[in-house]
Amino acid sequence: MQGARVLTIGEFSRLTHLSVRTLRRYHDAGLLEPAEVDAASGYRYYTGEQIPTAQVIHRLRELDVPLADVARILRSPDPGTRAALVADHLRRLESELERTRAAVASLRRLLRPKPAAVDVELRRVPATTVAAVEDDVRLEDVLGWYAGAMAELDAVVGPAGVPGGVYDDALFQTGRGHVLVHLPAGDPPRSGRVHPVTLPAVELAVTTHVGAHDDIDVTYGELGAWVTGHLLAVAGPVRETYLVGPRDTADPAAWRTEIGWPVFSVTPG
Amino acid sequence: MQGARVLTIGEFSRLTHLSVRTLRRYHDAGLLEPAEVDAASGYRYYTGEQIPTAQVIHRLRELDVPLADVARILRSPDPGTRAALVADHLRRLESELERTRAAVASLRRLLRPKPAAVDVELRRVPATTVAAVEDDVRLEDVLGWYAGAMAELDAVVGPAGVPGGVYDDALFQTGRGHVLVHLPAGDPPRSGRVHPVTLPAVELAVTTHVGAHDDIDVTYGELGAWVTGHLLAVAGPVRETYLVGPRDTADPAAWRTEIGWPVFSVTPG
DNA sequence: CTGCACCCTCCCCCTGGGGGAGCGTCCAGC
DNA sequence: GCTGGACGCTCCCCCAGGGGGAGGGTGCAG
Repeated sequence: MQGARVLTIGEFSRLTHLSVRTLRRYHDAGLLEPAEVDAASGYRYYTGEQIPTAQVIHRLRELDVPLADVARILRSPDPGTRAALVADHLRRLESELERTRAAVASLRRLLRPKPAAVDVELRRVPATTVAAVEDDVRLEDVLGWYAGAMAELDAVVGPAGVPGGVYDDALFQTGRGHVLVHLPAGDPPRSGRVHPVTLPAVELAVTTHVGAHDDIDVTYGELGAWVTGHLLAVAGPVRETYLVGPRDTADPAAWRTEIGWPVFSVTPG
Repeated sequence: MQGARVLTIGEFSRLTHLSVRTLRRYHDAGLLEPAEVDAASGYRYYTGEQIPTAQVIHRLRELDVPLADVARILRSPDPGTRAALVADHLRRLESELERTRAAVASLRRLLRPKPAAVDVELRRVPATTVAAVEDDVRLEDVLGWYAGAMAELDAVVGPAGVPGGVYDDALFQTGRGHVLVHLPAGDPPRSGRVHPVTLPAVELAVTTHVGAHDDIDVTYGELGAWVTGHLLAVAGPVRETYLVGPRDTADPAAWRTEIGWPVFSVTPG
């Protein structure tokens, strides 16, 4: 390749099917430096050898890899590291696909005319002392945190009894909030993260969500509609009780989750 | 529901797991009008009956349905229309998923070290008169347009001979460009959109792309690199010849597409 | 040497959100 | 009846990753 010709940005654009604008942006982002930049005119010049790099960037962008991540992938010289970074993103795509599937299923259920009316019960619950693990958790970490906390509870208390959770509203508002999981225990021990907690007495509006938690917010909504329709207001973090959960069966369709929202009466007018 | 309680935006937010900000945005976008807006204070008030609507919006947004489309879906009163619009979007998701799959496959090929060197041939081609259909087409419409044009060509000329296409660069730059498909014909007829076209004599840098067209741009890139490496420049729209295509076999892996780029010599210095 | 295609930078626009400032409102407790 | 604090309002700037277009400089062929 003696004296391989340099290409203007327009030629390079035609050869890579990336727009001129986009090439300039990739230059600014440090993704794809032109082989040469004329100091006087600012003209960018590329070479044919840069085409494969442009192709890789193109593909990664088609997969919605953020520019910063693309840069990281391109900069890692070791093909192993590179492959690992790509595999990382593919895993992310996979889980996104899973969420999409769940949303589609849930949407179908939502659009089915007349979803079965919710069955809500008003229940006065006394203060209870339980063995608990609690923490401030980010919404996306809840599932992992729950698994770890529940495993620790199981280990300390024993896997008997129906587990429950208490979830701060802020979790769904700001994406971060206080979370507590608990198991009933006659004399709650104190070990590691496990410690006794007394849940206050409350009046709960209770309903049961059947199935996986993908669309549990729909049941939340129905419960909320019932509550406000009965001139009640919500006060305090929601309580969930896992009547049938992953510890009982691997089939999510069989799960039964009791949702209890602390309420108090609102006098109209 | 005598006197169902109205909810402040904060309460409604907690009940729907949509952020207060987002609810305000949906109001501005006309997606979810509060049941009542206090004229003096500007306070938004919602009712429990609006919760299901909020849920549907939530699900649609999880599926990346644009707000405008969500509005259209919500506004269509007929459940049939509504379902059709949703199905439309699900189809879009499906094709997007397909593109993602293709991009992943292509990326794997790209990252495999040492892709086989391209086999490029420089070929002088005389002017040829063919039966053609041509039009200005948008990039996303090319496949459909191609199918229709080729069917018309087949009907008029007969399905003999190797089909080809000529694609304006602008197609890949601005997403819209001039496209021409052709079949060889001794005495090209004129019928419907079919008419004779004389392709000018050119010197072509030719290579063959094997497989589906998902990553044909990679072959384009390799061809481009070869061209510039040989002190040539690209001049004019690319020509494709479908040696083995969908008319010949349903297996995309067996497709063979000849890519020819008109070139001219560039004297260095 | 002139015209024109090409290139440059800079600014604003789009999508759907988040963070935060600065200020008004509502209601419970005193 | 007053007051504090939680909550509401609007408005502006920020993010990604582009696109459109203005206004002006360059390079090359006829």
